[in-house]
Amino acid sequence: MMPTDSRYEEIYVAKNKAELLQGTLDMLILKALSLGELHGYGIIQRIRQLSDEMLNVEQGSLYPALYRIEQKGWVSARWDVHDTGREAKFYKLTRAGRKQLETEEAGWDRLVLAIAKVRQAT
Amino acid sequence: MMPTDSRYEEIYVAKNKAELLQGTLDMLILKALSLGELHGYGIIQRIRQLSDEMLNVEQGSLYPALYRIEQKGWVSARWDVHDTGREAKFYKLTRAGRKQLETEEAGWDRLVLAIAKVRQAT
DNA sequence: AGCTATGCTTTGACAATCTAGGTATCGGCT
DNA sequence: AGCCGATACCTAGATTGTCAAAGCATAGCT
Repeated sequence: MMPTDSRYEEIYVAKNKAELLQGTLDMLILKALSLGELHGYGIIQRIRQLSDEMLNVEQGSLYPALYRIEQKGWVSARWDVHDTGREAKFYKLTRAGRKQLETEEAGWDRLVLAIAKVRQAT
Repeated sequence: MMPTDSRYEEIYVAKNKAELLQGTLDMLILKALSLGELHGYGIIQRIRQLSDEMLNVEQGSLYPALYRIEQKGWVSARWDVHDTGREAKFYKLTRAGRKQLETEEAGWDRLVLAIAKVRQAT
């Protein structure tokens, strides 16, 4: 009994998505960039594709996050034109960014483990 | 080379902890209560203990969260005196709370899976 | 000409957590 | 008796990150 009103459809779809938790976005962005230089819009697509459509990063989340991340020196940015002839801002992981990715992945693993411990309690 | 100044000790300890991500606290509280009725302070201890000291819920996080959760009907509360003769507010999972716990666990699993997919990309 | 997808940006709202304070009782130690 | 740490609850304010919702611009397709 899926509702047909388009507004409800969106809600329905949204419920299929895993909501992002605060703190996970940076890791995802860094991970996406670890696979190669990319522009903002492409990062969104890459994350969505890699996660089998389970994760959808909003533009309003991504761009501020990219700005934060750049300020911290984890990525460097440059404007360039790509194949299609369109201009875009390309981001690249710095060495510090690669290190940060490791740190965040370790933190994530620790959290997942800790929560698993709590959950397996009977 | 662990610093000895007590303020720094705390910081040191804090860095060993997995930081809580927004959205996980409710699940942890509900899970803790699924093991049996408990009061606020006890919930903190139970979560810390079950997670092998990896998770430390702050009081300033817990009590507002408990209030939220109670408002949503996921727990019921009553004041009582426990063994030690001290008064405390005991929380109990409601049926809706048990359902909510399942929902949140499923959501958590979905998120962990989705992030794992992104992370395993080469 | 209009629509969709691409691409970047900004604003404001919102929600959750943490820091830091407050109150009070209890037991153990000196 | 006095002190202190642990227990137990509560609240205010700051911070942070995400999202919703706009706006702007271009390319390609119909």
